[in-house]
Amino acid sequence: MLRGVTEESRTLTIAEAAAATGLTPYTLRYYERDGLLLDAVERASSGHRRYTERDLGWIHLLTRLRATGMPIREIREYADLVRQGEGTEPERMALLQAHRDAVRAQLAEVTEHLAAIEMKIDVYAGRLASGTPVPEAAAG
Amino acid sequence: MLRGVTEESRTLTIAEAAAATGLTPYTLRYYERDGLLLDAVERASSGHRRYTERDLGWIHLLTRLRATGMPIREIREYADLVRQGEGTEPERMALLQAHRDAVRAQLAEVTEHLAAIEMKIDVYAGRLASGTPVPEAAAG
DNA sequence: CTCCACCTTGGAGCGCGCTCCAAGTCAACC
DNA sequence: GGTTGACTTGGAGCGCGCTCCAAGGTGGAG
Repeated sequence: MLRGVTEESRTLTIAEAAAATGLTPYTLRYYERDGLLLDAVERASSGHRRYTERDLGWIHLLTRLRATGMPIREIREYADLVRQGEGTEPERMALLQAHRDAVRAQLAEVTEHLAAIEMKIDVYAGRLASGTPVPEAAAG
Repeated sequence: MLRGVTEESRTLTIAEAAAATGLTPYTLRYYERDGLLLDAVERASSGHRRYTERDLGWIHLLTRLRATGMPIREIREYADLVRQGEGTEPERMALLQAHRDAVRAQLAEVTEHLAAIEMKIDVYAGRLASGTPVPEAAAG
């Protein structure tokens, strides 16, 4: 297909945008419907969506927020603040800081659980190496 | 209520077990129904559940697996292996190792996204300190 | 001009992990 | 003996985040 190879146009179709962001076209439409994007995505004369670099950059940020567990609802709030324009920067920063703190806490918790799981693996490894049967005290 | 204070009985009611594990009674029943526990929980003559130390230890492990993102289905597989008894240790260990690897990968990914989010916060902080308006290039 | 892949929409469906409800049982206390 | 309250069950419901469907329009290749 190779659409958008010409000089003047750097927009992408939804399939291209999906490939570029790692999302599916379904998800991209869903995000737009749900108010997660800054504006409605541009359209070609056919009605097909055309994603700009700015769209992609924003979607990239969205995927970072999603991948760190921020709920859709909260991302929408952030997008709302950005749409409101200048003056909402303190609120935006506060929202991101709150999320950062939540992610840090989550990382710490998961890291702790991981250490316990690794110890359990070590127990299995030792057991298997020595041929010792399962101790009652450590069921599982 | 103070049930279970006597010497011979160290079992807990479902409410006590819930308090001890951080889960709800709903969730504890659900886990049991769904085959996540090693055996059906003991019952008092009234039919009420009585959780033993062994139950609590296992549930504690379940919460670690859940908190690190292991799906219910996979935990059930692990419980199935434990129920099958001796001989399944290599499979159990392999399952835990696969999970450990997934968790490590997840931690790495989240950590990377977190760094990007922190940089974005720094941009806001600098902007707010200097009174500079929002640069177009970094929408949001 | 036809074909076919890709796009559009509103709305339904799904998988997950709980979370809750209704109706009934039981133990303990007054 | 009656009331209270924690417990029991099977099954329904919910919030989240997609994921998909049906019916129809678009546009570049042959």
